[in-house]
Amino acid sequence: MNIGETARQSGVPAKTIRYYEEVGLIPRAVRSGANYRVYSTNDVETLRFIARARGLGFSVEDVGALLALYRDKQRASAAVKKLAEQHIRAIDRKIAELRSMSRTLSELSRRCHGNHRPDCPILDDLAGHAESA
Amino acid sequence: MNIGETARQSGVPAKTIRYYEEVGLIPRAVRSGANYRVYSTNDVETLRFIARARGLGFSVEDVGALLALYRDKQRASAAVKKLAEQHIRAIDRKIAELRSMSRTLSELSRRCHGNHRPDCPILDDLAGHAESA
DNA sequence: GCTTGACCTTCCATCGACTGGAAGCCCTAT
DNA sequence: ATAGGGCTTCCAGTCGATGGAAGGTCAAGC
Repeated sequence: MNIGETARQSGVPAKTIRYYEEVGLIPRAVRSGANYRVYSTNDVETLRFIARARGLGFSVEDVGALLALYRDKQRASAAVKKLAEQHIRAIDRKIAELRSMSRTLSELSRRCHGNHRPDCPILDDLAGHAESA
Repeated sequence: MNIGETARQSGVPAKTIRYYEEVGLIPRAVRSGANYRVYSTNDVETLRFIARARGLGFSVEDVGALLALYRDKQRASAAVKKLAEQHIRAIDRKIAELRSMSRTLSELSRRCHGNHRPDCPILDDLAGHAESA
């Protein structure tokens, strides 16, 4: 199967498949006589695995590690769990950061009349004039 | 004042100040005889404004718009409020996305023994074998 | 057998927001 | 005179793709 069909079946764009090959996440595909990349249904499975892991926010590097663990039938599940937990912590830190931003902005926005007049607590705050409500 | 002192007073790295100039967020600085960038305390204020806005997650482009609004004493606060609210919505969407990831991963991690054995619901899920607990 | 169009190839550029580093000029103090 | 620190520009790299150009391949239809 060519790259287009592989893209359709896996949901990973052809361009992205080539990119994954380039950065070494997947091995260099076997080539046809016309130098076309040739894939198996197993490769489609791998790409779906990758797509799911990326969808959970794992970096391409981490996905590489997860794939290696997936293929290693002797692996200890502890290694996978550790990777997952590290990732959860990173996500939760990011959430906390975003929530803090959202809270601050919501409060400023609430205090901003949003009319035709120039008074604006949002800009005042950014300018360092942190007047309380 | 040279760029180093400006960086210290504003908290924005010299490298980043040059970058902001390059991308047009701040105007090209006046140069000394030795071609050194020269800044005023007003420029420091502007950089602090930028740093606060970036800290609230606004893109450099949005910060440019906020700066323009800040300088326009005739502005309507509605314009600022609109920008802020759009940004809040974007942040909240991102939070929802991250929370979904975190929830999924936490559940998978919870079901993973994390021992020396190879059984791992995390990998099973990524592989598409979504066995329920 | 030739054209058309879809598909494939490689290579290079771009996004956002910096950051690191190299090569070289400037300024002050000793 | 030289040592150091600070400044300049320019180029490369980060991350994960994505867009596009130039050109090779293949199957169908005429």
